[in-house]
Amino acid sequence: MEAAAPSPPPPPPPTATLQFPVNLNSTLHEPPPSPPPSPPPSPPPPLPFFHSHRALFDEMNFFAADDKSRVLISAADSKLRASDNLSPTKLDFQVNTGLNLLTTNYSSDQSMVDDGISSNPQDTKTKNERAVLQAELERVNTENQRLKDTLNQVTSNYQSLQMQFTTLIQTQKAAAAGDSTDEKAGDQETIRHGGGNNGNNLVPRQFMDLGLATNVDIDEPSMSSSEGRSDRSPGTTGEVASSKRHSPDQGSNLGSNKASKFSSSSSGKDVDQTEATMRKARVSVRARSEAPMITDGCQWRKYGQKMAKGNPCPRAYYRCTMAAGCPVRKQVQRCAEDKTILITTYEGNHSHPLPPAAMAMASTTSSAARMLLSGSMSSADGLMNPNFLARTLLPCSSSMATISASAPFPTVTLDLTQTPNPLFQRPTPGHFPIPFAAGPTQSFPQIFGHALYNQSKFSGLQMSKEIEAPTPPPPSQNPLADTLSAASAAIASDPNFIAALASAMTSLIGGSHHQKENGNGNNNVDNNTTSNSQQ
DNA sequence: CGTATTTGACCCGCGC
DNA sequence: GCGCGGGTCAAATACG
Repeated sequence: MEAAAPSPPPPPPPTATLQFPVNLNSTLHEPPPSPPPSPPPSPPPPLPFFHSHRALFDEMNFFAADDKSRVLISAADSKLRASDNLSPTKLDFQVNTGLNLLTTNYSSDQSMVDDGISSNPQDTKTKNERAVLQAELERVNTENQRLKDTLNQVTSNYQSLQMQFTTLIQTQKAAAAGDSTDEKAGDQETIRHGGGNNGNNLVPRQFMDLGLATNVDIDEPSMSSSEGRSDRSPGTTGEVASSKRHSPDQGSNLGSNKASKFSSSSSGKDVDQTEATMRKARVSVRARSEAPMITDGCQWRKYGQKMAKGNPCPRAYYRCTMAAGCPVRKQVQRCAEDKTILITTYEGNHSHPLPPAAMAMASTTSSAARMLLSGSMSSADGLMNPNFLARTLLPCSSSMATISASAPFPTVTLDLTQTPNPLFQRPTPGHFPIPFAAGPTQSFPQIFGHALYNQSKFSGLQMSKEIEAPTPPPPSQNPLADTLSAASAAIASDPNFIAALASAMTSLIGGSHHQKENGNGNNNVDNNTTSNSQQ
């Protein structure tokens, strides 16, 4: 969150000039079909993942730079205009400060000016330079204006699409209400969208209900999952098996969940279904690790271990112990096909402050869950491009999103073991692969922060309802992937970058879901979700 | 002695 | 209704 100053990860501050084009491109060229959740548009098709990744930050930088540059420009401009008599020194100073940030071209001008100043007052030369500077200022101003316009346009487009989407959802919901009888089956089941995406588009109907989704934080659902069981009335579709008794502490959280759940019963089945599904939302991470479990910045206590069917490796159950009532749990299991792959599934939201590293992870997971829900909804409606989801969640990742209905609860799977090339991924039956336009594998490590950046390779992003489906990742085959991996590793090691990324993601998510949330990100989510009990 | 882990038992949902 | 599988609890055990 200190990411407040999300400057470009790379040490050398890129020139504003460079950044602008990037942003602009991404924004302007963004195809209408996939309106970015946030002003930052996705890059044009040809742009490599890395580009997209940059786009995110560029954008953030862009704004910062934009404001800054604007101020500087205006200041310099005003001075220039105000005083033709302006002393060369002052003028130079102004120019130096502002223009440096704006364009690289200025450097030369500046130097010239400086020389002139230092050497002697040559009116002619100075005037010429001034004229040049003014022209540049004009140009920059124009450019800024254009960018602003573009941004506004994109924003308005996005809002428009969002509204349409919401409307459609409402309509669909109303239509679906009729056949709600089968809600369970129907909801649980996914809606198949034959078209576009390779594979089967399976989207849980519940997700389609955006309103509900927003109401119930994804996080909440997930969190509640742990507690939800208790809440879950037998009648309802229970995903999580055990639900015996619950610790009092959890009760608080549950309280909210319950309220929503039970209230849902009164209000309607759809709501109930939706909430139930949301509760189950999970985020799993596949990463290569020899360690028994990945380090994610949180403290965990093992509370159980079981042999899962179809996997010789036992599944371990952990509970977050960083706070008394923290509902977050995770399952750790090695992949049956490749035991070097560790599958970690997170469930729930933390009800306590997290260290930066853990924050990144938590943020990512909750974000991913949220994105999954919203994204699936979109896809279900066929209104929005699934890529939008993926891009939003992991703008820099080149991966695919897989949505399946195989599981009762939605699961976002972040596969850090595969090559970035989604084409090589073999979608599990029932999964609906969504190719991502952007993003190198790198994004993952960053997203997860220290926890995962160790995991050498990550590439695929899968969004599925159930991770379980073994998706044996083929070995990397893309040379670019290696390069990217190396780069990502380097970048990921930068805590600032991670923080910035987390922040960016948070903001993006907040923007997309803000509707009912504060939009702080996972933390917020957590707070919102768990608001009842926690802070 | 306190804390963490192990492990068998129990509960629950789901499919047959 | 029964069996299976998943998930959790809690007593027993291990560890520092």
